[in-house]
Amino acid sequence: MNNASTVRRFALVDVDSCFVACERVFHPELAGVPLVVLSNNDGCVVARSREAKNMGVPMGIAWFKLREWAGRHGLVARSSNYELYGSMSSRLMTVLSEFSATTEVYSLDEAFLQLRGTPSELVATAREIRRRIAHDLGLPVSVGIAPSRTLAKTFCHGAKDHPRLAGVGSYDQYSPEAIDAILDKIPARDVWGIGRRIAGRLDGLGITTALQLRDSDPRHMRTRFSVATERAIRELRGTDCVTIADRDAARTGQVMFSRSFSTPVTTRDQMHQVIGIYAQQAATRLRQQGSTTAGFWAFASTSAFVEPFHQVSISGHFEAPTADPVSIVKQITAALLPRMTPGLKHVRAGVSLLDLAPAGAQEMLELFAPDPRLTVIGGLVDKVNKNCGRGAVGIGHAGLAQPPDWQMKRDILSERATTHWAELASVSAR
DNA sequence: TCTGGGGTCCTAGGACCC
DNA sequence: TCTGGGGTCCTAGGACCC
Repeated sequence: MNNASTVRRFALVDVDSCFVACERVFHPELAGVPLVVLSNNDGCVVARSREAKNMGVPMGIAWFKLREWAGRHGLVARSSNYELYGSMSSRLMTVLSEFSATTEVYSLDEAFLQLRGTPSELVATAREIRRRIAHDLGLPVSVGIAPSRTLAKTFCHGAKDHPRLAGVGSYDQYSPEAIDAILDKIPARDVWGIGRRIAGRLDGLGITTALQLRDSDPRHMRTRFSVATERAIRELRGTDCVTIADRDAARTGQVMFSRSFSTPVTTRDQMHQVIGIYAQQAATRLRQQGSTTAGFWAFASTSAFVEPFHQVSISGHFEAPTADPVSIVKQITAALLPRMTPGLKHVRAGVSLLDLAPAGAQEMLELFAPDPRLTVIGGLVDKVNKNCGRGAVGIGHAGLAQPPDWQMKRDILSERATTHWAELASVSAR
C-alpha cells in the first residue's frame, strides 16, 4: 500500500484472446462478432472471443459437434493461421523489449517483464504498454504486476475479468486483507502450476482456494506432492522461485513435428511419405536454431477416440550428432516402417529430435564425421523451399509434386497478411 | 464420418560401480 | 555364495503449461 518506495516487480503482459485478436486485426468486420479459432485440421476450438464465451461455447470442443449450431447462431470460425500469429508475436515482443531490459518470452502471446519503480509508476508503465500495443499492433493486452510470476499471472487474469480495472491488475494496490479476499475467491486449480491432477488431490485435503494453498505448509506439501507444488505455494506468498527456461541460451532439449491427418493412412508407402516429410520438417527446425541432434523418437497411431487404440513408437541414437536431413530421414523411416501394421487406420504421426546441442560444439572424431557433401544438402533444401514455397523440394519420398491426400485440412484459413506478398492486406481510402 | 501441436521439468526405478 | 550401503547415470512416464 506504500506508494512511495521503489520495488522490483514482475509484469505479465498477455494478449486477450490472442488468436481471435490477430484475426480481427486484418478483418475489422469481425469485431463484435462471436468468433472462434480452430486447431490444426479444424479439429477443435482453441480460442474464443468474449462474445463466443458468452454464448457458452466451451474451450476444446470438437468443431464437427458445433458446426451446424454455429451456422444457426451466427458463430464464425477460422482455421488457425500460425504463420500470422507468429509474426504478430515477434512484433509484440519487439515492442515489449523497449520497456524492460529483462523480458522473458513465455509463449506466443505472453511475456514477463522485470520492472522497477514505485507501485504507481509501474501502473503508469503498464498503461503505456497497453496504449503502445493497441496503437502499433491493434492488439488488446492485459497486464498483471506482482512480486512473483505466479501472482503476476493471477492479477493479470483478474484484470481481464474485471472491466473496472481497465486491463491492469497490480498486487501493490491492495491491502493484505484485500489480497486475502481476492485469493479466497480463486480456485486452487487456477493457480499457475496446479493442474487437474494435483487439484484433485488438494481437494481431498480440503484445499480448494488459492488462499488455502498459500497458507499451507510448503515443506510438508513438497513431501506430499513435489517441488513444483512447493514453489507454487511460495510464489503465492510473493517469493520469486519459478524460473523460465531461456530458450535462446539453452538451445537444448528437443524439436518435434507431429500432425493428425485429414484422412487415415493405412499403407507403408503412405507412411513412408508422411514420416519422410515430418522428419524433414523437424530437421529444418533443427537447422534454423543452429543445433545438432543425437537421438530421435517417432510414432504413428490410430485414433485415441476409437477402440482399440494402437500406437507404434521407436527411438534410437544417431552414430554422431547430426543436422543432416538425409541421414535423419533415412534412419527414422528405416526404424519405424517395419514396425507399423498395414491396414490399421493411422490418423496421427510425429517425429522428435532429441539431445540437441549447438552445432559445432564439439569436434567429431574423423571416423564419425559425416560426408561433407551431405551437410550442404540440408541448407540447400531450406533455401529452395524458402524462395519457392514450402514443399517445393524434398528428399526421397517427401519430394512428391502432388499434395498428398492425407495432408492437413484448413478450410477456413485467413490470409497470411504479414508474411506473404500475395496475401497482404489491402487498404483503400474513400 | 469428423476430437491440436508443441514444449519443459520432475520423479521413480533400474543398471552399474565402488 | 551371500551380504551391504551409497553414489551416479539414464530412461520412462507423469504432470503441467500455452
